[in-house]
Amino acid sequence: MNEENALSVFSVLSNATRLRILKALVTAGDKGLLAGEIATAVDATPSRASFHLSSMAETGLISSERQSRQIIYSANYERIGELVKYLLEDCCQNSPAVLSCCDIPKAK
Amino acid sequence: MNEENALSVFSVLSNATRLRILKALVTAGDKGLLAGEIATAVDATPSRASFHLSSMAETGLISSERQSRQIIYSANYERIGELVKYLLEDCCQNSPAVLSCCDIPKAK
DNA sequence: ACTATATTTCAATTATTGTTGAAATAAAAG
DNA sequence: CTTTTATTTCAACAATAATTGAAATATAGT
Repeated sequence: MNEENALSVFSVLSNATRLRILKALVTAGDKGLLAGEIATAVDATPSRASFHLSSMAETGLISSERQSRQIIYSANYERIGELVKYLLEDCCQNSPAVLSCCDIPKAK
Repeated sequence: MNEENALSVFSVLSNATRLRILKALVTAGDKGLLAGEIATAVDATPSRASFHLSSMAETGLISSERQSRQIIYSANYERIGELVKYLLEDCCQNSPAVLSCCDIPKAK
């Protein structure tokens, strides 16, 4: 992940609707959730949810697959991991101060 | 860190100038950097740097201390750590898939 | 007090994002 | 081939955020 990617992922995560969508999808696990279920879960209109879902998909944070009339979205765990890695390594150069604050064992 | 805090930290990190300021401050370490040095480092006007610095300070990501005529800013490692923790635990419920993607050993 | 330096604040402007509801698209069923 | 359901797209508008440069504040030196 480069700086440009990280900026757009941070931007995606800086909106309450989108952050909640991500949480809902992570909670749902690999089976994912339908677009309509997501809209209901985060209390958004279908068009608003769709708008946010597409920006999330654009950054690689989630992906989608059509299943007949519906669309299943699911979280991309790797992408979230990459963001954490970017934060720890690129932004913070594995600063021990940061690592200890987030309960990450120092063995790398 | 709660959702509201996380949203504002993500928002702070979603701007290139601010992300670079954070990197510069983390790189500078505990001694920090003067406001003017930061502006130069990230190629911003003093007023633009000051504007961004204050939103960063508001979210707790950095802190400042006046030293005679100048102001020294430094990164708050703990706050960054809290954000990573929020991402891993609250957003991702310590999903092993996420942890393995960011090279974090599984021992918790 | 006066001047110089470092930084912040403010108001005006511009740019970017988010919301809404209506129309469009896609797929399935009658 | 018309209707129904699920979702997306679009255009208009509203809300937020960023940039600029000038003025204000704070501190130190003369």
